[in-house]
Amino acid sequence: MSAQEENVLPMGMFMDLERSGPIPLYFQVSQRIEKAILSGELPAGSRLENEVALGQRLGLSRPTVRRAIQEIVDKGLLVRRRGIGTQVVHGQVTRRVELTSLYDDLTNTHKVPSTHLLTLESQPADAKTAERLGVDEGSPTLHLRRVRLADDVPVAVMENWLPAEFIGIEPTDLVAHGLYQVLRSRGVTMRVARQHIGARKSTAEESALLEIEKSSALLTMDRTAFDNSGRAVEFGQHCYRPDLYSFEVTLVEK
Amino acid sequence: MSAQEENVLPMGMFMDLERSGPIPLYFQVSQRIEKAILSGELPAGSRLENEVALGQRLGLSRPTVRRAIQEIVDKGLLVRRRGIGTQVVHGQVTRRVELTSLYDDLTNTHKVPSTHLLTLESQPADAKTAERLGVDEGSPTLHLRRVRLADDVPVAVMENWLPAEFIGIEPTDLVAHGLYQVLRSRGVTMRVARQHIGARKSTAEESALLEIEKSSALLTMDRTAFDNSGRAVEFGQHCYRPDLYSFEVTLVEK
DNA sequence: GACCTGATAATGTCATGACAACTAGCCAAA
DNA sequence: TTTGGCTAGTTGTCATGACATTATCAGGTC
Repeated sequence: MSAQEENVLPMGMFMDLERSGPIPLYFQVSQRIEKAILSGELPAGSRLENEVALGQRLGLSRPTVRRAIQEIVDKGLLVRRRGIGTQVVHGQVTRRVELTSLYDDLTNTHKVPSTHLLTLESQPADAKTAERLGVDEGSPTLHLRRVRLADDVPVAVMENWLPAEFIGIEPTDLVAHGLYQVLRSRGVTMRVARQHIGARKSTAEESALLEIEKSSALLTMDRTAFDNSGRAVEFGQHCYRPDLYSFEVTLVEK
Repeated sequence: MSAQEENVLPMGMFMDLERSGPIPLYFQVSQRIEKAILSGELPAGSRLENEVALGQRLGLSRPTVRRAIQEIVDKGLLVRRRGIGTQVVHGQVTRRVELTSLYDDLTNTHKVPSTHLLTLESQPADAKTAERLGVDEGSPTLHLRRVRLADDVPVAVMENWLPAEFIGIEPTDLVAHGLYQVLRSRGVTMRVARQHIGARKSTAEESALLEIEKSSALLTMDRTAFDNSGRAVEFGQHCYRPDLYSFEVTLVEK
């Protein structure tokens, strides 16, 4: 039946490693392997060269090779089995879900994003917002509400609350860029996000904003994002037109 | 403002490591740290003892300690910063999303799952099913359709297709257990799953099955799951009552 | 007082070596 | 024929050591 092909990486591969540059060796290797999988050079089901041999051929230690392979395993493209080896997962390949904003997603899929700014104001935190952001109830927050369009078609209504330190953000920034771009330009680096994804019917206002019929089905997402010091930098309640947007998740069992 | 507390793990901790048992040392350590975070012993924002010191105190090498910490970073509970240290992420803690079935989820939340089996038949693969399962179009598959209930309330309608080797599965198995339980008992271990999450309106039949009004909003999930050899073992199209179920996702930027 | 500089401390990367655990395949014995 | 064990191959775990990179902070200089 499906023969376990013994495909091995071509000998000439991986020979152009930048050993003195700032890019880690394991990252250079993992990128090349991932590229080989996505390009079909390593077909589904084929076996990867074993760690020790690969390391010898590349002049790398086994831990470095292991880490490179592990990166791709975590993306769901490779599967390892002790005593057997490492194989390419079957099935159509999909890009990994990363910590991006809707604005980034649209840019990556070659659509033109734009924004209608509905609300931008300072607002005292209610109980829920205070809990999500980890601030005191009643303390000032930046409250914003936007409609995001892709190629001039409305895709999402997004409502967000940010800690007081961001109250200086200007409307022009939010119209020209995504929220995450604005935050990054202010020196914030998002590291962890916790999302809840659900569904509900649209309200009359949302139906009008998204140009859909009343009481349509909406895809909803609540998110709290944390920066690299572990503090909450954003809490948002978004709703999406389900015919134009969906979430993609890859799970890997350890 | 928020003082960076210098909390350090209590000295008596981690002293009961099972060095000869089958459980890896890094896993024992990561479990204890995670437990300390979830129990509040390590409060949000507190700093973890540095890797070298922690390793010395536990009698472990630095790679082992590093791996233990990395496990928790990947779960979104810790954040590392070079030159600074490792801190506990703020915000309410949530369990990690793992590769589980709805049946497992319900059991874990102390609800009583049950199943109505609507369809269980052998069916030739159509184009879409063939592509998702990686089999030839027209080749036999096992087709099943179920309603999943929690505490006797319908939560989801689930339609699944499995490769031909599973055609022997009995109705009694599926009524008494979840699909993933049945697969595991047949020696299959799921390793990777790719999911698409969306929303749409319910059909008349789905509304009746889920005991909701017609044209309600539904949360939908399409999934293809792969075993440890990288072969597809299941393709499913599920829809959930959004008032009773939602998805939780944690993203970590590398 | 503002700015530069160095010391300090912490995580990030990489190498080397060793042994354990698991799988598949071959081969011999019952 | 079937069962069992042995062997080779591969990933999993762990230790030790070294250096690089980055952030903080104290102190000196202009």
